[in-house]
Amino acid sequence: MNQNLETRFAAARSAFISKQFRLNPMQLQACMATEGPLLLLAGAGSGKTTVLINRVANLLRYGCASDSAEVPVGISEGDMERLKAALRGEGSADEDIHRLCALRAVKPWQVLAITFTNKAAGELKERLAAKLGPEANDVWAMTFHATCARILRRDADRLGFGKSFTIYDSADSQSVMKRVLKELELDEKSFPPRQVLAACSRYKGALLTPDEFVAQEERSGDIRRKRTAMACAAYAKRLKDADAMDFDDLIYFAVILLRDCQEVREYYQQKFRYVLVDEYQDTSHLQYELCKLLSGGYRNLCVVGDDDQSIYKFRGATIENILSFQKEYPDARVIRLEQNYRSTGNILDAANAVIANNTARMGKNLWTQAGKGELLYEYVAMSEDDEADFVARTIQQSGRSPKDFAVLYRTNAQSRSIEQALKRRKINYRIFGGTRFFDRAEVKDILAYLCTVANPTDETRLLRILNNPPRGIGAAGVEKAQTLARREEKPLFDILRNATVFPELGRSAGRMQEFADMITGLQNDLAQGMPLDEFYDKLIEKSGYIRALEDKHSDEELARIENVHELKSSIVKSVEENQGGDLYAYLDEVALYSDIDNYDENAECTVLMTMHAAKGLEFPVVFIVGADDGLFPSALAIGDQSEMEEERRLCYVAITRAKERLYICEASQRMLYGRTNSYIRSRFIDEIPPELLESHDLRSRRQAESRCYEERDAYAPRPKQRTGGYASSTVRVTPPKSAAAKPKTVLSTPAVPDYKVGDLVEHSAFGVGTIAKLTPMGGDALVEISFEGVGTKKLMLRVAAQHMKKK
DNA sequence: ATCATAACGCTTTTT
DNA sequence: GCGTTATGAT
Repeated sequence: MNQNLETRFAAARSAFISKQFRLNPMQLQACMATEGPLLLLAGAGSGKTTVLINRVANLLRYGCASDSAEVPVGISEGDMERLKAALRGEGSADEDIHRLCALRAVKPWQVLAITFTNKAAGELKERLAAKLGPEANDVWAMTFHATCARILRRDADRLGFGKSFTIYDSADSQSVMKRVLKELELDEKSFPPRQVLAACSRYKGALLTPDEFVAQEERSGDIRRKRTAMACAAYAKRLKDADAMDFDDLIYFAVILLRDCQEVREYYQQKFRYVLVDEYQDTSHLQYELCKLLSGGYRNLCVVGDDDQSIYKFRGATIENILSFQKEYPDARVIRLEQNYRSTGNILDAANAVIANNTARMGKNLWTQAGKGELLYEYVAMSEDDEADFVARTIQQSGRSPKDFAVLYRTNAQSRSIEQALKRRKINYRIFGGTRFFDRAEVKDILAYLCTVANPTDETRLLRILNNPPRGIGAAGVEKAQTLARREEKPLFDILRNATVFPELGRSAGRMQEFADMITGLQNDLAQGMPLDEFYDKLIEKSGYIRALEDKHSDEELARIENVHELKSSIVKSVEENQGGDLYAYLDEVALYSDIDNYDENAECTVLMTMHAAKGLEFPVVFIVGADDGLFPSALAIGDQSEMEEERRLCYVAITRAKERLYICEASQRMLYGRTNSYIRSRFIDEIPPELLESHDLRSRRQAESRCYEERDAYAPRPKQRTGGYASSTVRVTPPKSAAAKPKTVLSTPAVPDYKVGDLVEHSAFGVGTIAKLTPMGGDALVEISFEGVGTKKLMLRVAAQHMKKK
């Protein structure tokens, strides 16, 4: 009717909605651009999560109103006046005004927000609940894997899985693969399980079936590739028979389900009006397919990411997803968030300078209104212990709370020296990424019991507990039962359940039967609705697990018993948190749980973690330790352009974790893999403009004092511009017995006996043999000795020499 | 069944 | 250097 009124109303409405959010102009745009595909390039510390929260709030409150010219029918001048009054701030904007401004408001369960880590999902949920109240709990905010698990739990039967399928963690995958390789008689050395599993990931990423993959690899004519593919296929069959899925499978089968099953696809495409994907730069091809399928109904797909923070290529992430989003969605809008609210100017300048060396970028420059702040601080230590003590000392002398500090390193192995130093100075700390609680043997045992009750078809978990605690079922008996299972083409559990029927099982039969009856009994208890905590106690009782531990009373067993009890509290907690949570929900949660998830920012602890784990976190003061070339960047990446760029992105992530102060530490010598190496400063430090960096390099002094030392070239300044081929020169392995080596090293290690090729030796275990080959390795040597009647053995000379003599 | 010894490999990073 | 695994001895 009144065109003019409608236009004015839409404009006023938009103005009103934008006043509901306290955001900067770019953030506001991102929050209000609700319709259609949107690429949100959010730099580190640019308030990305805040935008996500507000965006969801906007959707729930006002629907598509902020991004639409459409006006409800029957708008009057009176409505217009009320809206204008509200805009001027006259009278409080009551519910009426909000309702007036809403256009097809969205229900919480129509929003899907996918994250990478449980921690990110948890933060999202928490902040949504704080802003929106309990209705926020119905928003689907979860990780990729949890999303897929939830979808599959509903419809996995359409793919031939049971609904109570088991989720395998990487350790499970590894052990299944090892067994598969053994059965196919493939040597683990020429077919490393890790690599075969990587091949599995690849075919799943290409959405091939195992058979298609085998056919494809057959065509390559390469026998190795063919065998690898066959192992992959056998592994897939194994999992299917066990009614189990690994991490990759969750995504893979979810995509297949959505792709092939119209009914399911349409259900979710109708359901999810808005899909948001966080950390889009870390998505794999498969995850991209998943996002496309899930958002295919309304096409309201908002992806948030930072191409400069893509650090999971090794896990199949492809930066192409974000780089080509605009190609895939030509109508996509792109919004950049470049204002940083986290770090000081100097820290940001350093981060920008480092990342500028990358070529595969969309281009983006963070800026801040904050002041320059303090300079970055470089500390060059003599050893890793010196480095660690510098960290501890600095924390101790700072007068700040230990929780203000984070120590970031490239590999988990680096945590030990830091840990010791902090312990010495009595600084509270917490490490992430070591052995997770859920990875402890006793916890895995109990979880295996729970999994077996939930899904007895799963052989991996069943075998773990069948004779644990010992109940007199020997390896031979298990073997026989497995053979029977294969012959009858039935799950192993079926054989155990009817064990007494098979005479060939001999004495084990009764015990197997007993075991199976116990599991069946527990299943019945669960089916009859026994509360989980009571069920847990009964399981512990019936299995005799704790009883077996109690029989020995060492400290270790006591700690284990503690852990078994702690697991119970974890179950109780989970049930409380997700009301009505059953055993399956708990097992899903555990399977997809990671260490970082229970990071408590309020604990009075300094935090130690890898740079990868630190993504998404921030700390007032950050130490980057181990900034040595060959360690960071990793020696494996040096020489490869794209891997170097990934390392550099990791460096960018690490630098931008710091709010106020950044220390970068390196050690000119450090022990790694039991060997002392010399290192030079990371090339990434060279990429930081020197004026941003306060350098405490004691080397220059030392160098002046000891000009005569031959080793000093390890400390020589590096040429600024380098051409390729530096891989071998970067990490210098200290020559074991060269003139320059420290006498200490020589004294602490016994001299390597003087053997040479052709020598006849007698070994206490292998008998008489001839040395066929000698390969010097570090301070030791690899010897190949061909023993009479035993064959050729590869031994480390230093160890072997203790058991043999020359003949 | 449990322990002891020796070999081996691992160090990228996570769901 | 350390932890895991394989093997063999008790």
